Amino acid sequence: MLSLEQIVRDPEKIRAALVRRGEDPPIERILELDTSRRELIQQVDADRARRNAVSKAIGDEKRKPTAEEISEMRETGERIKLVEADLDGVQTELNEALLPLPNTPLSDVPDGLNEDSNEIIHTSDGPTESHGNAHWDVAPALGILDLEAGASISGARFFVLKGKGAKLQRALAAWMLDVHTNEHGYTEIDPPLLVRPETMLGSGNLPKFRENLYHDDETDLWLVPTAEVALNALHQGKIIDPGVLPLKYVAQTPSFRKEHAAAGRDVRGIKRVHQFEKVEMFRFVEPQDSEAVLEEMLGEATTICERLGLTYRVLKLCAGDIGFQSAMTYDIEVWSPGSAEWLEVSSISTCTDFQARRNNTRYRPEIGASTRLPHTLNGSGLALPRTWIAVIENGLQDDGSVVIPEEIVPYTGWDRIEAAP
RNA sequence: GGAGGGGUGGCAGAGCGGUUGAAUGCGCUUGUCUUGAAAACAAGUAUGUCCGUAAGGGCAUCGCAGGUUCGAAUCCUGUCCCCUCCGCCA
Repeated sequence: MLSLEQIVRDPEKIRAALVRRGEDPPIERILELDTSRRELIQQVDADRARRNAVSKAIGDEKRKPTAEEISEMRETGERIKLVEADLDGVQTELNEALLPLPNTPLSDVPDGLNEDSNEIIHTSDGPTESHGNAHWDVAPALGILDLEAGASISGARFFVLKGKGAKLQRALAAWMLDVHTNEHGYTEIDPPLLVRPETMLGSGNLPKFRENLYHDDETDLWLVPTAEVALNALHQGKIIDPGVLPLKYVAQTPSFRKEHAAAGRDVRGIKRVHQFEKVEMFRFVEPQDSEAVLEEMLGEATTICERLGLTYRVLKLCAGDIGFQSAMTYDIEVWSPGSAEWLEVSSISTCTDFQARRNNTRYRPEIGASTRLPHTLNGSGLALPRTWIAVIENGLQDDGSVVIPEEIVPYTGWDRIEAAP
């Protein structure tokens, strides 16, 4: 959520920032609503102050109220209720206007309304040739991926990993978690995957993106589309004590996405599926640190690509392509020699104070100081099926076997997936 | 699923419907004392919001939502969560 205070203070600045994203925010309406909100608050507070004063006087004097007082206070009470109802309506409308507004992009974010304007800011050394053996052909032949079984169990865009394929994914995830916890200082978290509507609201997934989320009607719980949702909520409604920030969390969880918007795209293989594993990094930091931390997290994710021997590139997303809650995002893509394309394996964003405000997560900079909103950052480190694809396709040998990256061998216990007989 | 108990400030823990935003203790901050520290003593110590340049003042909040009342932390209804016991179960 954007700061109402900031919108009121500098409406044109906020409007301009949102226009960069292709939004047309109802700024005038918000300003109107805020004005009447303030008026109504003043009215109702004055009446309540009057009522409190009379009641207190009666109490202090240990006497019965007079008939006159009773009728006046009844009248005041009625008026309070009426104005409260008005105020409630205004607050609700204001919320409904504010909640669908996305975060404002940082000035560093390139202009542009779609992915064509994203800037490639770095491409690693390494091969970018194609051998044409895509994972959807190679992996089933090796007996490590069963797309038909996924479809028959659950439907399109579900898959089954088998044998060394399943273990490779587990090994990759375990290794990534170890790198982030042991070398990057993250605390490992195993969060719930079903979350309450308030939690989805806090991360920015609701109310706008409900059509992409799985939901259980009976319990009104939502399946997380990323661990970010749960990690972001770890301190909701809480004040983080002085000296505690920065907080660094990492979790490996499944992510559940309906992918309605992407119907027809990436339908072959496991590039885009309804359920996938992902290692997610998440940080709560002091505002002045967030821009530097974004770069740091980018490094933590690219390290993973490098150590797996994958060719990758880094994109700085343009204003129109960053996520709803993001103020600035880097995407990391790895080269798939099988399908001759770049696969997005990580998205690293700063959400500035946008999520903290929605979640009512605050921190106290020092003892006795007033509370402030921390900045939140999230980044995949990395998404597993696409990393798995790249590892398989990159490790593919002329004899049909697949060589596993050296770093992963201690986790798999073997260094090669044998060619199919 | 059945039966009972409970949700109050950072924590513990009081609170006859009326000077209770809330006793008391602990913790924390500052000050006095001390070479320094401890102890002791004194003062302070919730969050949000509105008005105000500020000083300051108003309002709201005792899980949450309603209701009764001139007045609700205290009474009533609903709801969520936690604990204990029984049942069931990975």
